[in-house]
Amino acid sequence: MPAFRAPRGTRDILPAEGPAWARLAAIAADLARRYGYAPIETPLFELTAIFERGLGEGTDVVEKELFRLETRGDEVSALRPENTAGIVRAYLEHGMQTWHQPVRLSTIGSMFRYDRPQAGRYRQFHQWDAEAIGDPGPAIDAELVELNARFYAEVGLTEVRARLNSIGDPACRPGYVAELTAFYRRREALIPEGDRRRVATNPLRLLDSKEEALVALNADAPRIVERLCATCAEHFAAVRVHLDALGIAYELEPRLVRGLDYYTRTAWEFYRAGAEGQQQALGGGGRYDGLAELLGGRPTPGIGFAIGLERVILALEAQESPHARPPSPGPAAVVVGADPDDTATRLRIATELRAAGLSVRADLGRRRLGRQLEGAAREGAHFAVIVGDELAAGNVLVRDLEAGTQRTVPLGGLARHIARGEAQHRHGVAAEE
RNA sequence: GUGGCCUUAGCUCAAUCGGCAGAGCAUCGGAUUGUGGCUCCGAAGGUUACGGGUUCGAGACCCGUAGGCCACCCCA
Repeated sequence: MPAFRAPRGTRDILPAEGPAWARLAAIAADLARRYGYAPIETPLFELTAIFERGLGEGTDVVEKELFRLETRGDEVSALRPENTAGIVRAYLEHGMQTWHQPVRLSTIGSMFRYDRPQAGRYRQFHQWDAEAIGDPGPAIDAELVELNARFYAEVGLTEVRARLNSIGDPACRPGYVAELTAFYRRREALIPEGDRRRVATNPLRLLDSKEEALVALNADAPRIVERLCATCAEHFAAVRVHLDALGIAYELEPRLVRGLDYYTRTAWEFYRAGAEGQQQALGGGGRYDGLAELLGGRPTPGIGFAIGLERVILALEAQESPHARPPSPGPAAVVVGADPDDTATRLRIATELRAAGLSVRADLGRRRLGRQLEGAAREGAHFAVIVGDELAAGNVLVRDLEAGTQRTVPLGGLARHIARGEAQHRHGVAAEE
């Protein structure tokens, strides 16, 4: 057993998983480009106060999941548990209110939550985020929900469902929360002991509990959608009209509240149908019209979503999708040599081929030719360039590892020869598909 | 933070009742001094997660710790 292992709740992404990750990142980047969401990168850590104020002191994420950093200075920082607060901070800091509104931003990166790990839940995980700041909606709400759904579709996930709710705004939510608190107070005896303190601290959280007693209780709980103020109700209705126009299917879920305090009005969540385990949330988002103000800026509407990439890969695996493990592409050629001492020539020829734009590996070991060819074939190379006695006449052998054919090629025409063979090969693969 | 199950070679797993720690795959070498995926031969690889206890003797039994998985809490 090695002395060191990856820290609890973290994992190494090994080369075999590389293509799957690269594919998700490419799809996200392409969607961001097509939808006009400009790239942004914010720091992996922020002042702790940004999370405390933005997400809410009473949330689990802040209360027990924050990775607080011990530093030499007096600044108190924490690794980001999500990216929205940081992006809104950047929006305010860089005066993006003066840009053409709304500002559409997208990013992909690591998030950190000190949580108990289990399948699909890690202490360091990856999210794709898209945010639109500065548009009070409702059309933009539909744009984000549709973009969120589009990602799953393009990635190859089927059986994805959406849940939708509106959780009101400062005009109507306090009244609803009061009503909900009273509802739970009257039934305190039925609430599991561990949850009772939430009646006072965070009654909304009791709503989406999966505990049996609460699920039964919640069937009769007042529903926020029925208590929305006129403007919130109007907004929600308009979002639904837009979603219907886009053909986006969803279920109304009156118990969906989302975990963070900054959400207002529209909230949604995507999950994998048929996943009985709990780690089935694939992503979700919502409107956060109060967040900018909480971070000390002018009131600015905003809306966005985050997709958990580990969850998406897990769902692809569960669905036995070939996209869960796309094959690693082999090099166009591997340069092998008959003379174990002459690694210099192998290296030089490989360098020339790479300069011509080809993907080439040189076998720099001292193994005999047969082993070198075996290695080349196994990593999926199309050609082996064999350096041997022919070199004296300025030639090498080019072996087609799939066809098993071989011909003598002058060094001067080597790059062209392999490039042409690669193009034909790609064409052949494309024709098969 | 709470509870349940689990941990033997790089990977997947054996090891009878408590009695010499093994196999397949992978790695490296050879059969083949210049030709691959097959075959054959061989080598290397272990503090049986870690620490303690019981025993003549522990991979196995007991206690603790760490880690993994699962369920809660919560979330992506």
